[in-house]
Amino acid sequence: MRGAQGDLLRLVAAGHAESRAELARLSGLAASSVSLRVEELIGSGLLVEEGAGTSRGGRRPRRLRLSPGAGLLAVADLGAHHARLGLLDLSGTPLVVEERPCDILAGPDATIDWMAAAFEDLLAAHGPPGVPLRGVGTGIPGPVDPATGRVVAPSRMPGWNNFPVAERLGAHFDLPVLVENDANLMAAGEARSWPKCETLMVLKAGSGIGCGVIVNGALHRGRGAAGDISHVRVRSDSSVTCSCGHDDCLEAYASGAALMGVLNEQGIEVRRPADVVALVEDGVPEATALVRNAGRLIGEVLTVLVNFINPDAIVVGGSLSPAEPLIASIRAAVYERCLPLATRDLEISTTRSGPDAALLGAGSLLLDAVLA
Amino acid sequence: MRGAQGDLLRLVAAGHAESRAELARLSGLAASSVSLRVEELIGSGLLVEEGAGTSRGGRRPRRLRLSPGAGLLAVADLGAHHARLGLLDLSGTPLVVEERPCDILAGPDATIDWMAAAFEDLLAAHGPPGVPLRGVGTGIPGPVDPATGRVVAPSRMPGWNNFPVAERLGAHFDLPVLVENDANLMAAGEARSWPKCETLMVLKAGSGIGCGVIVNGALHRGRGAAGDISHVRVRSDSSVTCSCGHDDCLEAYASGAALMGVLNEQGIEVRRPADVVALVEDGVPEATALVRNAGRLIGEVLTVLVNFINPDAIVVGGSLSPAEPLIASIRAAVYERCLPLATRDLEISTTRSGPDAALLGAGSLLLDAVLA
DNA sequence: CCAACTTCCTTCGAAATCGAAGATATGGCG
DNA sequence: CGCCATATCTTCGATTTCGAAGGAAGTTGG
Repeated sequence: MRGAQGDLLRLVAAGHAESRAELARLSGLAASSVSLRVEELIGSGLLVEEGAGTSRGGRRPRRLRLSPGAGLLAVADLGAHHARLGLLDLSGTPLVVEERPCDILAGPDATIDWMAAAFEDLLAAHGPPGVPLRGVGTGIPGPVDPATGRVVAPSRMPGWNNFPVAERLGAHFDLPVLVENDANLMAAGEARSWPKCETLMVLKAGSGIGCGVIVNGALHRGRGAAGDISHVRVRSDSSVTCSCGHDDCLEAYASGAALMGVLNEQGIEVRRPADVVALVEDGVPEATALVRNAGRLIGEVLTVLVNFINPDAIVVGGSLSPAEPLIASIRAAVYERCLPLATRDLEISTTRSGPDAALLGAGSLLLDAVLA
Repeated sequence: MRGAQGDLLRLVAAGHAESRAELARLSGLAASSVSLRVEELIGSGLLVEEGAGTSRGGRRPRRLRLSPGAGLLAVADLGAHHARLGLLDLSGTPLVVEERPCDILAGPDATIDWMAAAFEDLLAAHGPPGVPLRGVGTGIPGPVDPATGRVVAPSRMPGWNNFPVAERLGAHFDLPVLVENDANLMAAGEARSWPKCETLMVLKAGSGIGCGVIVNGALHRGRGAAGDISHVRVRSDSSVTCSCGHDDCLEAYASGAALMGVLNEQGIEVRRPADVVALVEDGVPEATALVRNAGRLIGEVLTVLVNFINPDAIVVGGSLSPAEPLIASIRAAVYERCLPLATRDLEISTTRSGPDAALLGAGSLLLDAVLA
């Protein structure tokens, strides 16, 4: 969608504006121009007028919404052993979300073909007839070069290095394609739930440890590896060598995989991070102590970053995040050691967007590409 | 300056554009509109046309510059015992820079009055007649709330806490006023010398340790304390309590003040960070070892931040920065421990803007306020 | 030196945008 | 209930911006 119309549509789709007056305020356009463009958008079936909003002391605004028929986005969040897949409308509301088993070890070709088939599947089953697919996107559990959409030096995805995921996915769908690191997508999704926060750190605590950063309301990508905290050296008595070749990386002590390793060695069988959470909830002391220690280590790393970035909030998500002691000890470490100025209004809490955060983030970022 | 004219003027003043064609490319306006506005700006005496630029394969551009008579900015960089003061034209070129002794311990009222008098002084001595002062700005060696221009919880400025510096300075000059942390100003100044870098970390190694961050080309302020690295806990054998109340802060080991303390205890008399640099250059082993250790500690902290932010460059400035072993050991630590993806194209080097970086940064930031 | 191409800048009618004024709708208050 | 204050949205003439076309000035390569 070109020019001013696209800007207006984006503001409505992103949930920033719900009326012509709000559009005028946020877009910087004159109210008269907004009315003209909105009329056109309604005429072409992309926007619909839907009832009246709440008054702010004067005439009530006529509420604008994206037409359900404006288009669909197909999004995925690829994990090591399973993928979440979903269809969203252009305003980012999920029509359907499913989790399906999927093995990225099968290699990029097979996985992407599988994903394309799954998207077609979802569309056939849940896509309203006549509503066009407008974009596809996926999260990847490894670094992605933002410029090219290639996977770069992933640590646990053999065969994927330098693979042009975006290009390959684009071969199935002649549409805007988004490929992004999973923690970054999660951050983008979470950002929509924290509208007052300009700067946000979103921690993904699952079998790995990832982090996405929102600076000034926008995802910060750096060279594609921004947000990495898993290979920071932590203060520790013992010495463990990480897969990256260095000693005492955070990941080797505090990731879900590390915790599971220790528990399994102790004869307590766990297969997924969620199992660890369950053990903690059952009050198994070994699990609780481990999680608490993981939180402390993560918190100490965050300490440095909080002083440096001064985020408005730290959001903890990922499959390990329901474990209460994790976030409690993260909080303790951060509040104890950071500068008062940095923690004064700092909120540290669990995800507001839930398990679909990454899918919502993919929708949010895709929207910009679709309405560019 | 209002609207499109302001945008164009800003692009020229900031050095981003030198011709109508470049203005058109960067501003997004049509070439014809640019020509119209530029003609107006030349008519009102703000821009001047000055010779021809270099060809890019076709007709040579007619070079545009800000008129020397467009206005002046008065800027200062306040240190503990002395201040640098300068007059800049609107494009940020210094007309004059002076360093004068000045004691911030005299309190905010006296210091700001002194600064205002010094500005008047400089104007009388070096200001071309008829050229108006358009803005004033200063750097402060402590945290500044970006919204209010107040000093917030400074560690070494007794009597300044919560003092409304911007307001007080504005009482002397009825003009746009900028008050900002000194390391942040340094970062803003350095950013102009690294035009290809979107993300930049600028370290100020002087008697204290400060850092400014440029993300996406713009200074990242956070809540006003962003960029702080001085109170990060470092890995150390001994245990030193910092003024902030915590143990083993980076500042307590690696700041110029800390180094001077150790040297003086060893009977080697030093009074300023520059003395330490001189000792290192003279090959005094105690000084070299200390500086090398400081660089290692700083580098280890930067390691975490580099993985997280993925900067394009790390710039080291401040009065300690000429000491070769400092930057050498910072480099060693960062390259050894960071992810390859993060260091692949990372440049680590000393300041390009020199000792006036903060003044130039003040000019750069002030420009936005003046042409708003 | 000339032709072909590139880039820079201007001209001028078409289109988009603005902004002041007014029409419309609502809540609050005496 | 009626009036005022406030906010939303539209109308319409004035202004700004666009963009296609063309002229001006250089470079490149035979």
